Amino acid sequence: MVKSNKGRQKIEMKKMRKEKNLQVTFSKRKFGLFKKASELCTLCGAQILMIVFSPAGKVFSFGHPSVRELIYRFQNFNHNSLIPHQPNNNLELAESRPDTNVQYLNEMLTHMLVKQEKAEDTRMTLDRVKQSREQRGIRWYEKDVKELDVTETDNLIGALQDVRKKLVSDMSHDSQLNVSHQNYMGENAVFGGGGNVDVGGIDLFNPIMGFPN
Amino acid sequence: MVKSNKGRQKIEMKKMRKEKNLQVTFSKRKFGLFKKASELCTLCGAQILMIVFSPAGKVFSFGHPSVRELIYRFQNFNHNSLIPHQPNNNLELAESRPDTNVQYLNEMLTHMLVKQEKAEDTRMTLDRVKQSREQRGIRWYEKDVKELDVTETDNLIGALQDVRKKLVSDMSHDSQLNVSHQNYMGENAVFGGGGNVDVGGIDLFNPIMGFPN
DNA sequence: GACTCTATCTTTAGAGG
DNA sequence: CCCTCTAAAGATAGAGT
Repeated sequence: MVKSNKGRQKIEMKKMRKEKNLQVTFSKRKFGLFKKASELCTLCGAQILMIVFSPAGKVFSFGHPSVRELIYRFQNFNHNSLIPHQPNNNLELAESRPDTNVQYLNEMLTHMLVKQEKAEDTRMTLDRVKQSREQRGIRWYEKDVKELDVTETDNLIGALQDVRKKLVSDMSHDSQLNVSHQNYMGENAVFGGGGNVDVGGIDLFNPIMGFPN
Repeated sequence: MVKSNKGRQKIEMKKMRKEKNLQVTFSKRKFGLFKKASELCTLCGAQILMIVFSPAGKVFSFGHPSVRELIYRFQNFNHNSLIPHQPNNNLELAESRPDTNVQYLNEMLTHMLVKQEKAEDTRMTLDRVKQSREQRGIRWYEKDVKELDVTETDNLIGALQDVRKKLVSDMSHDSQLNVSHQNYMGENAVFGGGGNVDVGGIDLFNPIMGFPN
């Protein structure tokens, strides 16, 4: 009962030494980070995707709004009026410099979108195939990746992360939130030896037995 | 010189009304969010990808570490030991519930990775093609998307976002940071009518004329 | 827009349960 | 792992420059 705390102490901005403290800090700060992201979405109407890999190998995701809405945004771009990519890795000087890769980004963006339009007529057929696959338990589209190259691999990774986020977003539509403004969090543990658990998708808020951690 | 501020005032957690305040708050909080993410990476060794769409249509990205490293992580997964996806949209109850989509996620993950391995032998040929394209100014891989379906579209969007982030990550390797710990921010304006600017990729920290905003 | 200021609000380090 | 408590550290709303 000795409540004579010294209160919050300043810490050095480097990797924490004590494993215990690191875990606790990770949890606390990840929560804080998601909360901040959530607030930014609510206050300013921002749209945010975030994937966080814990040092232990778990994956946590945050996404607002749904991927579907982001697609809509991309599809309605004026493909020729994109302005430059401005990467930056400096907090002090952030956010006002262009990048040589802009041309390439624009080209790829345009290419993808144009191709996408051309693919419109084949989509219904593919939807039938997809539906069939789903009946067999293979829900997501199985792309032929024989022609995969290294950069494409990058993109697949992005796609994967996106699917993770999408799952989270989709769940958002199914239940109400307890906090005053919306938030859009998710977790996906990737490492570890746990087996798969299928709970039937009904009661997402009941803890499941035999679940790691 | 009247420094009789009332200091920070509490604000309602809903979309801000005054456009001016919203813009300022967005900038301030986005900076704070990236800083928090940066600190989480440094303190806890976390890995974070983040894309922020501003209400005005700009895109800002944060990424640590490079996509390349994330690929390495994915490629070294034990494909059969994935534990369930745990999406959550509730801050209070976050992070301990499974999800019915786990089976599908695992299947897709495995599928992609297996296919990727099979594609290994064709990769060198494709790299030549890619190299040729790059000489023509088409840097990124141009995937045949005739067989695109809706879900795949989602994935492409993810890929796109990933590429954005990748650009940022790659830049991180090229220059040193001014802050005590690493951070990995980027910006990419997507809307707006500005023209493309190619600065030759040398001096990223000099402001460019004729640049929107 | 970007930067400064500062009172106040919010987050969180550390300890304990 | 979860939680609470506390005081200090950190973030930021609002106003001015």
